[in-house]
Amino acid sequence: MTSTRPLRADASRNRQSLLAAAADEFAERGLNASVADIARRAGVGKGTVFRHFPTKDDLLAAIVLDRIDALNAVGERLLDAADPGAALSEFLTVAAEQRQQRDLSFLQEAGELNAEVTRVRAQLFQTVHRLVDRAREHGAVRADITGADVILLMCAPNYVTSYVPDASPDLWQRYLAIIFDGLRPEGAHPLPHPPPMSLDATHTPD
Amino acid sequence: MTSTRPLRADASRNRQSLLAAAADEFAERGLNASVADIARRAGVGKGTVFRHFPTKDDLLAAIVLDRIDALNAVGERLLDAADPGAALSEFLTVAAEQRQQRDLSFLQEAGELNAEVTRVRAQLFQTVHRLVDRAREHGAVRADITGADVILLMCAPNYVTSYVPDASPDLWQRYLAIIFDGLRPEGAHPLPHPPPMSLDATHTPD
DNA sequence: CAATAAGCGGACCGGGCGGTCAACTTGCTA
DNA sequence: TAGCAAGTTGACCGCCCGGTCCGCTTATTG
Repeated sequence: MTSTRPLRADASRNRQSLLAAAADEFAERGLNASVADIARRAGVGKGTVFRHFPTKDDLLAAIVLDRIDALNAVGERLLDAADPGAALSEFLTVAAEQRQQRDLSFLQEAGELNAEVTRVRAQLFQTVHRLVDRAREHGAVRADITGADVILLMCAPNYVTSYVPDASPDLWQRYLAIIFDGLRPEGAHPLPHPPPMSLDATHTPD
Repeated sequence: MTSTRPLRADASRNRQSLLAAAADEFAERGLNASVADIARRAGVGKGTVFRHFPTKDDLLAAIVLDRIDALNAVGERLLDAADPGAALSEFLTVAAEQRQQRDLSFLQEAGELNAEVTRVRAQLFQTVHRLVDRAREHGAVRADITGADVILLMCAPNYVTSYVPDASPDLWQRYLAIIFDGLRPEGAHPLPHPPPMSLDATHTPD
């Protein structure tokens, strides 16, 4: 299947420009970024976009896939770190930094994009679960916190700062710190509601 | 000015249906809800929508205005509460409940809508500032937290739970509790970044 | 009840969008 | 270097959306 004959030189160049241009355009204008603008920004014709990505959603999926993969790599590396608490903290920091330079938060709004995306996303969730489990066992986060909690809270710092008009690009650090303090065992109050189940099996019939 | 001759009976009825229908439609489909759909839902013609609200944005502004006013009323009432910490907590609870039943979070994305909205929003921000100041003086929240911090974090619980597919409608309580724990003095770690300036003078030249 | 202005509705317009296609250009290979 | 498949392009299509407009309906009022 998918007997991938290697891409022609100019074609693969165009594909790269396209991905870069699309990532920028989406980051600046959200889901409403138009395919025509992306094409212009990449310096190609609109038809070329659709040759590489049959649908606007497929283009989005390709970008998201890269992003998730990169973050997952970081997470897996941190699984071997000496201090599990610091590891979790660094993971969240890297995640926030990544989102800061190019905000693709709306990606979540885009519902399910692609089987590949769901797969790789489930992988990332697994990694986070492991990071959190280790941190919990080590006493770095409170006992009643789950991986799902961290997955959900992960994006909050960027979300929150996105409403500050001329925010310092590092403002997210402040809110990550506050939220992380909320995850710590010291001074924790009992939680009024159980955590959601694991987020993996979620979305899309198949 | 605006010598408002009283609205005709049917007209004011339509205006109400319109506001309700629009609030629902916006909550379900976000900013992309179409005026035609709103009109259909309200049982009126599209032209009627534009008679009452010259622009789609004006309609949105009217809804947002109601919402903010209601929340502000709650906040002001809580300024006299005996326990400032509990008052702040309750304010955040009411705010989250309000957003839970009809999520108008995107309202923020809508940038500035209206001079009236900015005015009333600034009022709400003032109220929050006062609530936070009282709570801080009372030792219910840590010393390095400002009103702006709380305003920004206020919406996070709803935001966060919106990504859980079949979430319990009360799941936000869990994340509000976690974040609130992060705001408490006990076990607080120093914050790596100063707070943003007050959010009031923000947006729109005038 | 008649006169009138306020309100209503939906066909219509212009614009922007995602996606298609057929004519054209270009990198690869023998 | 010749031939061709792979790749490119922008005009074009159908659709949907916000907003306009004008002929019609109806609440109000004396």
